[in-house]
Amino acid sequence: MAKKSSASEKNLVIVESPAKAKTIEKFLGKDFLVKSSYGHIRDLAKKDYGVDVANNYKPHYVVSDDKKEVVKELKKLAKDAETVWLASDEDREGEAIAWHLYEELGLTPENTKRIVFHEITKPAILKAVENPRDININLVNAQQARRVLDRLVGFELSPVLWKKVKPSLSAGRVQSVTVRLIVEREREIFAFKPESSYRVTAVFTITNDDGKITEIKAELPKRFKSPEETTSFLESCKGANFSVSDVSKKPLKKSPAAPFTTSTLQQEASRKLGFSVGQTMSVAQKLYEGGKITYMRTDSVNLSDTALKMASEQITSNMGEAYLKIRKYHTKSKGAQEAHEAIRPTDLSKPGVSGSQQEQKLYDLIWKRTIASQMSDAQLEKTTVQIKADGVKEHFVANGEVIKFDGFLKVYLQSSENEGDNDEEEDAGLLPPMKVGDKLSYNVIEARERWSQKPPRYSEASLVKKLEDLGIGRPSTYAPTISTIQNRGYVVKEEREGIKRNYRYIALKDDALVSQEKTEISGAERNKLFPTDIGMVVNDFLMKYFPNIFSYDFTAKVEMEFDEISMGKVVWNESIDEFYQSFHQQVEETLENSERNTGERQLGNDPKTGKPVLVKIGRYGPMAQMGESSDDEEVEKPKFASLQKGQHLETITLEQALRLFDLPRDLGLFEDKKVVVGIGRFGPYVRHDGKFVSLKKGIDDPLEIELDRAIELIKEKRKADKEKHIKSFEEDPEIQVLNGRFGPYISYQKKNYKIPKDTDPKALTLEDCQKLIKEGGKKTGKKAPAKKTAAKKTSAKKTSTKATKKTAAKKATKK
DNA sequence: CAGTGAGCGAGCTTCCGCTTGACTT
Repeated sequence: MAKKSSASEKNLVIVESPAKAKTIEKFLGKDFLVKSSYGHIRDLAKKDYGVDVANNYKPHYVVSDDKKEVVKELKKLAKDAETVWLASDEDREGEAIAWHLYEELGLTPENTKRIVFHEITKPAILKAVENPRDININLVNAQQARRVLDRLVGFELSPVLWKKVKPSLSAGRVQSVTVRLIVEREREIFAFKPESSYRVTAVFTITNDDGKITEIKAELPKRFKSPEETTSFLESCKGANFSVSDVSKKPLKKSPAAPFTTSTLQQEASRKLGFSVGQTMSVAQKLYEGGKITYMRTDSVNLSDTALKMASEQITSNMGEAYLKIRKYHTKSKGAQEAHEAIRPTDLSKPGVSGSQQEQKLYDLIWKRTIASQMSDAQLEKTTVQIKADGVKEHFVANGEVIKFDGFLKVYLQSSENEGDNDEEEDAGLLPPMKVGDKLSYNVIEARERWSQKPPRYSEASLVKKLEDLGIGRPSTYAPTISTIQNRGYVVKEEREGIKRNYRYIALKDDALVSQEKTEISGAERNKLFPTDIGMVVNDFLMKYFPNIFSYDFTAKVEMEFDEISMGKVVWNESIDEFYQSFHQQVEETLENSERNTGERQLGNDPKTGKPVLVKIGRYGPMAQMGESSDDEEVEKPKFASLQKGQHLETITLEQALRLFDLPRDLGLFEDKKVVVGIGRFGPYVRHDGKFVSLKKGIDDPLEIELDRAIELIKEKRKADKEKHIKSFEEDPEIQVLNGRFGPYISYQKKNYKIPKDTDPKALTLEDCQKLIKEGGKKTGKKAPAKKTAAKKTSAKKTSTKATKKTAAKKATKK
């Protein structure tokens, strides 16, 4: 702590990230102390929007709770320093961070220098230090406009939803458009009518001069609409003499993809490693902190000269000159700000890295992609062979591909863009040498009924790609945005089982036709994003009253406005005023004129009672209602039932809804007590003797389940409960040793305590337990606020800010 | 927290974009 020499106090450099600070300190030497601001240090106050609308939109900034310590320390260091170097990123947000630091630390023009660099390399840093400039206030103002706009939109629209749909909901420039994409895709899929056609493939054999027989797969470019058409084609192939009618060859070139940005890394890690976008980011963070890769939140595809030199050394020494091709990539994405390099290994001479499995895999991916990006094109040759026969109207085509020079393919195989839906594009492999006139005979000709593909649902990664294409969101927000829309209950990430579907198979073998009905599973989904009912209702509401804000090009439009501000052509608060005047009016009108939106849908009437049946969003989520509520006490109260998982307001039928009212259902008696099945807050359950047992997800249907199975479940539960209980003590029945999800633990007065790894839980004595409770109690006592966050996962954010507030308050009183 | 869904209403929720920790019953 007291290590500070007088020399290090001369220059204070402030960057955004602590890992970056460490690296830069090495480059700058003893005269420079490098510290981090940990991102933004201030933000708009929460109260009254943090924006004085009546006073030219004057922002009211406060130091964030979790940055108070940081600011305190920086303030002190800045006071002692001769020169403070503000070295945050050279983009809108970075410039604003520099400005906030300037304001909050009480710096002066005399003692402050603003420097920027796009890459963390020694020459770049030294060059930056030689070329300081002033804070660019136009760029800062563009950021203030961005910040204020987002606040006004978010904090005016969310309360409209609280009043008109449901409390605690949220709306925003980015998240609501993200939900819109998913909702609209779901409706496209719902409206999609698959059309079937017949795809014909054939296996031919060819005998060469040496008598060697080779198989060739070929396909008919034409697809038939009906089984009749297909059959008559296959009939025409009976006994036909097939021969090669044309052979054409053409060269084909494949080029490597650009080095990784945040978005492309998330997509590739999802496709190749199965990582979620959040997972990718946290693994990348680890690698970054360990100095293994460059910064992982970037929209730039640029590599520094240092990196290019390393790559070229690697490629030439390991693979040879022929494999090297230095390339400069240019970003195509809208609104890219390119404050950093692309994501690459810091040291390209290291093809591997120590660390967790995940870190190794992700690093390997990054290393290969970086190296491949500087390698030569792959040269291929594509051969197309036409196969015809007299009397057969259509011709077959066989494709072959030969790699003449592998180039970048030596290290990196790119995955395809489409999400691998079950359209089995056959890999073009090798073809034997063939020439026009060669005779072929068919082994089998098969026609298989195929269905046109519905539009694919978004995965996390494909959604990020879409957002990037639309210029919505930033590298630092892709992963959090996807979490937000799930936390708000607008979207769920799920697996869905496919449904069985019949298809026709017609084949010609040995001049005989076979026709069969076969079944396949179609439409199965894994880890895809589905809108919830509430997501759909909120989306429809927002689109009805605020179509301008949630149009796909709104962000692009305001970005253009921000650009004007950053060039000094437009005054930021005038620009905001122009937007806000009409926006605020829109909000007022909506509050006054719009109906409460519950997504209500009338399904029809109950055939037994004639009562109307409807579905809507209730206090506890989507529900069905039979009958109407009325003030008249004579009229029977309406019945309610929650929709089941997989049922939706928009698609549920009257029949399905009616069945929901069959619950709770009496199954019969077991051990002289009633067995009842129903659906509760936590899903379908069986109740017996005052105890609840959950039904097995995906196996048991509460509407179908019978007594035998219910008894089975009850017995299973009893067994689990028995195993749960390891030990208790007569002297103090409150102390129990139990078996939980994370292994054995001690339960005492509704709190849980850890058992040391090397102790046998069965051997614990009462004294042992009391000791462990005492020890555990000490620890948790100190960290009481932190424990709260763990208890409430869904409201982690809320409680954590509360917790920090508390600790901050504690510290204040402590002194 | 497991048979919910009335109605009143205090006090709360909420945005986007920079950053990294703290958690494991």
